[in-house]
Amino acid sequence: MLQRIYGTAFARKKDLDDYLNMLEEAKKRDHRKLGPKLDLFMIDTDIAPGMPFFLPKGSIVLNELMNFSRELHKDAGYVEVITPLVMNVKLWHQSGHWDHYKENMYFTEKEDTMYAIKPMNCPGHILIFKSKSVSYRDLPVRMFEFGKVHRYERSGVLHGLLRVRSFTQDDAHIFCTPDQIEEEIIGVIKLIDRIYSPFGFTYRAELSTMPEDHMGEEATWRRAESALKSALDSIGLEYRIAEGEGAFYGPKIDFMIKDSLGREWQCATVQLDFLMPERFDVNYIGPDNKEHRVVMIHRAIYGSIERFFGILIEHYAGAFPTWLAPVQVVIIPISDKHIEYAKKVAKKLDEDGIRVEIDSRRETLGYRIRDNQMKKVPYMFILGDREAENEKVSVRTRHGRETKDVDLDEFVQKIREEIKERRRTLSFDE
RNA sequence: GCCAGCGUAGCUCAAUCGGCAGAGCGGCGCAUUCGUAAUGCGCAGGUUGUGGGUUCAAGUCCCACCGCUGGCUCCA
Repeated sequence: MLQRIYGTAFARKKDLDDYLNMLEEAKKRDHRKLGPKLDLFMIDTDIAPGMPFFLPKGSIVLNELMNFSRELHKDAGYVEVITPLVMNVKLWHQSGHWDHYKENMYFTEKEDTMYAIKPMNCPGHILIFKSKSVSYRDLPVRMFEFGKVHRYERSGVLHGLLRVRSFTQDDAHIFCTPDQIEEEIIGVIKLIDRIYSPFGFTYRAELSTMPEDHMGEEATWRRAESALKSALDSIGLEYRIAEGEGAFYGPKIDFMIKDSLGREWQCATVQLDFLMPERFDVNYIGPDNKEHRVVMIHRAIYGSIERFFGILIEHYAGAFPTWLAPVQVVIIPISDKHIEYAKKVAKKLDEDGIRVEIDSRRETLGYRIRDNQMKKVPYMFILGDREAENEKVSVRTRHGRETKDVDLDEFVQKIREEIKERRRTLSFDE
């Protein structure tokens, strides 16, 4: 009989202290605690373990993340599609998921036909690509989807939003010629950098090469690997090589982002895929009027928007920058007689596209300030006689910084700029 | 899935050896109309995760299942 004993050891006392501090800080930021507390999401472990419900406030954050991503994808020449969640199981026989991934899939049956709930978006995108013949002039095709996928993850691996059974990938497949691989990879890496930049993460890349158990010619692999390498080199991005860690269908680059506590998370991934084009016979018509096999690049940038959201909650400790904050301004009228002025101010903010709420609960001023501060609302307006008379607002940031007698138009102008530029700091904090 | 621990009110937790399920916060009601981080009083809230077993008696002991936490393995 063997007994397993766990331990953690440190070379220096200071390392231990740092580690304990990190654990303490991580606990305070735990998205599983903050999420329900800030009304962002909930998980009903009895009804749908591993499948989060997003509450109205959390849905605002997710939609902001998606809008931001859409904007940049459109810029980068992607087209957006939507594919079915439930598709005939024969599609998954053809893709090979039945053989390699069955244990992780959900199935449903209707009138003697078996359907699978999609665990990945690739086969759906391939069906769209193949629905008409494609000329070499049309390549590359960059097909993008916020694809909701379901994977039966083994019990014991679930973890809040960071490891779930139902999630949404910001997934895209680039169909291109072998000659276009390098340029497309460079495009993806640049897009990753643009999408990550407002969040203030640092990140690093890892290139995974041909594994023992691989599919296809070694020469093709080496060519693909060198395309990935020269893409990384030409961008000047630092990367490690994980020898033999690639998927069996192609080499890949993974991106690890580092959060505010120095913890690393794998989010973005870029994978070359030689297998799917074979299995689905995916071709384009070349200048020679003959069919040629396409190359597929599979890539996701947030990875899973649920996971990315969870990481952001911890990264910001729930205090989202204004562009992501579910409520951007809370107006606190000092007493009932100031509600009218509060409504007038709220209307103006609302018309300017600012997410605003009025907190006119019959509670003391101190209570309402404290409550909204703990909800991490970026800005509070305290409105009493003084403000109503001069048609001004008193601004208090969630860090406690007060600015009295602010002109409303001036506030709107500043905050709109802050939102538009997706700044991480509050305009009235200094 | 594996190893270990845990599951009591919406949340955080209490309940001695197996002997009447309790508190704070939150919620609701009433009073308070207030100038920058918690006003006071009152009320409601429970099939103790689910199912079975032992016992005069189970939140507490035993078994199974579900779920959660930490780790392993796997992954976005």
